[in-house]
Amino acid sequence: MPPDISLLGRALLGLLMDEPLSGYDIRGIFTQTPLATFSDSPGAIYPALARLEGAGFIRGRVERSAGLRQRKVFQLTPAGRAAFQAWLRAPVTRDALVRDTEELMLRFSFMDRGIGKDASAAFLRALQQELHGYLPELKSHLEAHGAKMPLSGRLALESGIRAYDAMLDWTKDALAAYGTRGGARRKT
Amino acid sequence: MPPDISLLGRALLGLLMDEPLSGYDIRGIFTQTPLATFSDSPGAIYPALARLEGAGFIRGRVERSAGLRQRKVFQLTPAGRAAFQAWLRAPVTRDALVRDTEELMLRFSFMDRGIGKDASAAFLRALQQELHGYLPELKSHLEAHGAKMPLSGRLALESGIRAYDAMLDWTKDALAAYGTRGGARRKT
DNA sequence: AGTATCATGTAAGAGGTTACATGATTTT
DNA sequence: AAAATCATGTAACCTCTTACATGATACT
Repeated sequence: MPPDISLLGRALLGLLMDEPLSGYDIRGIFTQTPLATFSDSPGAIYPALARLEGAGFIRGRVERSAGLRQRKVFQLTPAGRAAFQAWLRAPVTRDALVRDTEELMLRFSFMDRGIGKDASAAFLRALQQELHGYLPELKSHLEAHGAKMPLSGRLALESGIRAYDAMLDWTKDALAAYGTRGGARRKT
Repeated sequence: MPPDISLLGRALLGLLMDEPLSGYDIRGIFTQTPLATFSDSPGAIYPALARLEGAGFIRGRVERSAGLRQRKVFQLTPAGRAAFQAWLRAPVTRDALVRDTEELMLRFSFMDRGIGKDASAAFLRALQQELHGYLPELKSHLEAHGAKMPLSGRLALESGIRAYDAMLDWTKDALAAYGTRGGARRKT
């Protein structure tokens, strides 16, 4: 069974948490903001909206008010909000860290609004932990095999390591931004 | 027209530049090395190999020598090598930087072997240039809209910026590793 | 004889890509 | 009247995912 909502679908739900939007609005967001990692092609967005509506996660209604052509504006249903929040609460896995960093960051970006700051801070701590597990593996792979790799291969691996290192640094500063509070253990 | 070879297909060609490999070998590489960003599922790898063979980029022959079951070992054809090198030589675009950093890094990782160190250094300079164009845009977006974004959204954007910053730093060190030589302009 | 390992493949389904089609309204 | 902009959608195609099927050899 594939995940019942694609990453694009998640992004749409996240955007709709803030405010009702039409497909055209969303295309605009995908062309004009750093969410440009998503394609603004109508062939992706409109079918994705239709799927989410079919699943009962969003509901669209046609608007005629403004002078132009009819817009179909979508808003989140309670079921959609629940599904979105469940996704936000999913654990941080090694697999996601290796294969889908983008998913992790997308989740985090919606987290404050979706499930609150304590959950965001908890996510950052979980991410830190996974990084502490994965980074040494990458580094020891580099040490073990770096010498026999071609220069560009070794450098590419180093670039990956640096990216994860930068992410680890970022989690520290990000946690600081949430303050020390937020569900951490505190013995004694 | 979609690109006639998928990213997985490119990775396969890159691996086959070094040495002939079977599908099973490749699965092993994808499970045991940092190339784990690729799925080790046979449902992806075997059809991809078959497509590459159908296009004339690789040629497989069945090996019986070793005791076990027959292995089908693939090696690059001249056409495959040419197509792979053409990919390596493609320009560094903003679009790839925003949407497919992984493609850029995969390309770079094979570049020394594929088209030589001077081309690798030229790639790094081109990447630097794109980063110099893109990073200020990201940063000014953060300055312009950061204040009204939720904390986790702003932090997620900062994480993206830091990742690109780390990449820019990396290009400098990587270029240094190639020495100052390598096709750079040199007036006077 | 049974199980683990080596090894290759196929089938169904989902979601993206590119390209095309279309329609209403405002501006020139 | 033509062109630009706003706005929604469909069709063909491709590749990946998950799950299943299978077969040969080595080890116990």
